[in-house]
Order: sequence, then structure tokens, then C-alpha cells
Amino acid sequence: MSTEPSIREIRLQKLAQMRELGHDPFSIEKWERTDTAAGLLEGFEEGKDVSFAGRVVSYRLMGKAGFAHLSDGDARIQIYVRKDEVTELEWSLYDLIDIGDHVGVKGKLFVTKTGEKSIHATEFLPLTKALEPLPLGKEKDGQVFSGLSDVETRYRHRHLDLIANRESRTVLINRAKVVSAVRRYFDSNGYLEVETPLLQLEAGGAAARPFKTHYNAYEMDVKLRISLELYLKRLICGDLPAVYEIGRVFRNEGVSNRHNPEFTMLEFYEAYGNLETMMMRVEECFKSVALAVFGSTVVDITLPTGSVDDEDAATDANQIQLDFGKPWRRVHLLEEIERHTGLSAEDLSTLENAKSALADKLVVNPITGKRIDPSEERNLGGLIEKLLEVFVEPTLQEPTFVVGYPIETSPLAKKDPANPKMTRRFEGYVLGREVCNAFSEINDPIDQRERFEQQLGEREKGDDEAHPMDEEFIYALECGMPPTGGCGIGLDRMAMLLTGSHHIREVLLFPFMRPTAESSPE
RNA sequence: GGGCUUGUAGCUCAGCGGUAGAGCAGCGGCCUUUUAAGCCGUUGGUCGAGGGUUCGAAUCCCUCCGGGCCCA
Repeated sequence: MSTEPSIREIRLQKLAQMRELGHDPFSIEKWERTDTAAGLLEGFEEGKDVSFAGRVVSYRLMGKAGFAHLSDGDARIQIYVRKDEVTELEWSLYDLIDIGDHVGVKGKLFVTKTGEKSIHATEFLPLTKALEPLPLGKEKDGQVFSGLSDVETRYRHRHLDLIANRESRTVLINRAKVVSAVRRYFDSNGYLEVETPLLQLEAGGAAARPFKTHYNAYEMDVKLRISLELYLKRLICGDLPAVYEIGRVFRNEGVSNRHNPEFTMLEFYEAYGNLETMMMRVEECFKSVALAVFGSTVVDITLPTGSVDDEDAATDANQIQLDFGKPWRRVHLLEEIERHTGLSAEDLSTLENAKSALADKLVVNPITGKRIDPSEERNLGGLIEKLLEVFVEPTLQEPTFVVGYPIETSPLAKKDPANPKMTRRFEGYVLGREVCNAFSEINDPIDQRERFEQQLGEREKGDDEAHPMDEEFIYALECGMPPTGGCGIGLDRMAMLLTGSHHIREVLLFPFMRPTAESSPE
């Protein structure tokens, strides 16, 4: 047991001293600011009277004068306080300041001997006392020394990350801007933004396990939605011809660099459109978002370290550019599989043919280490998608639409008239990762019922991700849904792509973290 | 779920079988244009948790709890 006071105790003492002097920082409600830090630095006018407030991020006291940097989150500006130019109370308060406190300052703009634009204080007031130390590093020439880098702390205590790490802050703000720009794109193209239920009796629209919860008043179990699809199409059936929703969906799956149990989905549906309409929308949407958030259709991307073996070459080779101003490449799924595996459409015509073509042996992509075990595959569609994932996806670096997905894995997509085993569905890929999933929607209620029944069969065979029956949805189709194109985009993944983030947690303000022993409730 | 890896002071890290360390932060002193301020002095740790091996464990072994990367 130490008798030394902790940092927190010392700061509490300083707070008490401020109160004894007659100033309680927590009693302050407002401080009028004439400018932001960035505004002051940009439109700097020497001698101008200004009022500013910010968090103390550096603090230097030199006897009878002191310097500090104040940050308003976006930018930081230096203040200069002299004992003989402020009141005795103000000087005593300056002495009790710690890094992390919020302070208000009024004064004149001036330039220091070393050329830094600063505020020469005539008034100074603590606005908030930070009781805990902040992991703020020291900064020189834009380089931060011993700041906060522990990723676990960054995710668990995101406010510290936002305070201490400019890059994290920028990425998270850009993620918000991406969502906002997506919304603007659809709003300005005749779409209606809607909200549909999160609590559902049967979670449909995708293949995933739902979270289950209980509704006390009705004494029944309900599920959290896993997609937005079926309700949005019911709106199309209700003659709302272009609708979209941006909303949280929940999938009861593990956490990985691309999965969080809750994530943000965009889905949009357009009556009298097909999958080509959706391709156009995806291209336009990415283009307008890139322009709105990054000011250019060309986005610079840094690939994860380790994707290039040679450390020295890594810096250059890891940098690539993507141009969302150009149309996306369009390829056919079966043709791409044949190109990369040699398996023909004939080989992939039945599950038995496919397994014998693969000699029913474990197949490994030598470059990625990803593998396929044919014996684990129950149907042809699953195997085809696995081939796509293992052998084709890694090759899809440039924005690419892959068209023509197997019917078994596409229970909501129209059949391809040219090949009834395939559907009019595509997925968009960038940098080897899926970014969207779209199709010409089934509007034939008879067909849709058959597809659901096939899914129920899969469910009976043990596939707990198979799609459940939804009678209300089918009833809506029976009342007449126009031909419709629909598309879903995982906005977290879109934000990851555009911000160059390699982990979904980097674009989530508060990613799900397992509780630690200390943080878990008793 | 499997493999590899990681957890040491408020922060960033070193130590890898023989008395727990550094820088920064903190605290005390000096300093009226500093800026990774400086100079002098100084405090601070159940080495993630629990068990084991050992005369002796931060260090080796086992279990558990977090995190990271890869595979599923």
C-alpha cells in the first residue's frame, strides 16, 4: 500500500484548491468562442482580439510566464500567459492546470520569437478539470512521441483514442461522412429513406444466425433483424417505387477483422429496375461518396503491411490507387472460376461432377493458404461460392462486378432465363473484398414460395442459416410487385475500403469487445 | 473452434532463472517568448489472474482471462 497520492488524488486536490480560490471550473456553463483553432491559424491577423476554448494538450510553466497548447479537437493553438498581465486569481489558476483540462482564454493574436501563431492571454479561466491523466504524447513536427498506441485501450476507451490519435479521429469522422454522403446520393436521386422493424418474428433476407430476445408484454421470443430486405420489398409492393434504409443489422457470429456482431447496412430498391440498374447505382454511389468525402474519385489506399514480403519495397508497393470515376469491370462468375481453376461449366454442372473434378480432395490456394474441403459441401451452389472465394476473390483488386450466382445460395434473386441453375445476381468486389450484393428481385410469388420451400429443406438437413418462410412477404408479392432491382452494401466495409482501414473496428466508434475481468459486472 | 503471438509504472517500452528498470507524465525547487522547453531533486509496480517446477520465477511449465495476426 502506497502512501503517495495518485495522480487522480493530486488532481482532486488541485480542484479543491481552485474552489478555495473562488473558482469552481465545473460551475461554468458557457464560454463564447470567436473562432475555431483552425480558423484562427488560417485567417491569422496579428493583434486581433479573440476568445477561444479548448483542451490543454501541452503545458509549460516558466516561473512567471507559461505556454500551453489548446485543442478544440480539430486543431491546436498555443496560448501565452504572463503573471503580470492577468489577475492574481487567474495566475494562481494557471498554476493549477493539468494536461487534459479544458480552459477558456481571451487575448490578442501574436507570433512568438520562434514564429508560432499564438494567443497572448489577457483573460484565462479553467472550464473543466480532468481528474484522470490522458495518454497524450508529445508532438514535434507532426510526429507524436509515446502517445496512445495500445489497440485494446483504443477500442475500449474510444474517447482516449479520439483525443490522442489524430488518425483515428480522421478515420472515424470520414466514416460518418461516408454514411452522410451515401444518404445524400439516394436523397438526391428520388429515393425515400425509410425505417423498418429491428424486432422480427423471423429474421429473414440473408443467411445468418440471428440474436434472440424476449418480448415480455406479449410473452414471446423475437429476433433482431439480420437484413433489411423483406420489409423494403414490401414497401415496393406498396407502390413506394424507390426506397432505401441505412440501419443496424445483427448477426450472431464471431468477431473478425471484417465482422462485428452489429453493423450498418445500406439496402436500396428501385421499381422497374434490374441488376444493371443496380450496377449503375453502385458506381454512381461510390463515385459521389469519394468525391464528397475525399474530394476526388481517385482514392489512395495503403494495403496491410505483410502483403508485401520485402520490407523496403513495402512502402511503395503497399500504396495503390483506386479510381471510382471509371465504370467497374464486369465478369461472369463461372468464367472467372474456369479462368483461375480450369474447372469448366460442365465440371460445375452437378455437385457430383464438381467433386470428382476436384478428386474430392482438399484444395488449397497456394498463395493465400485458403482451402476447400469438397466433402464439407452439401450443395453445388455452396461449392461454387467457395471456389469463388478461394480462387477468384483475391484476384478482384480493381472494382469489379461478378455476375451470375448459383440458385441454391440466392433464394431471393430471379432465375437467369438462359440458365435456370443460376440467378440474375451480382456481387461487387474491391481489393479482393465483397462490397455489395444485388439482384433482379424475384417478383413471382409462386417462384418465391418454391425457393423458400427449398430453403426449408436445407434447414431440415441441418443448415441453420437457411432462409425461413415468410408468408406476409409472399402475400405482398401476390398483390403484385413490379420488376425491381435491389442492392445491399455493408457501409462499414465501404468505409474501411475508402479510409484504408484493415479492421472493421477502426471504422466503428464502439466496436464490441469482450468484457475484461475488471469491467464485467458481478 | 485451431495455430502463432502478446499482456511489466498513467503512456511508450526494456528486462527473459538471482534485489523490478528507462524515457515521458507526476510531485518539489529554479526559470517572464517556450514548444518532444531546460536544469536540480524525487515519488510511483500483486510484472493480466490462478496453480506448478525451483533454494530462488516478471522470466520455465499448466490452466484461465483479455488483445493482435492467420486459418476455420
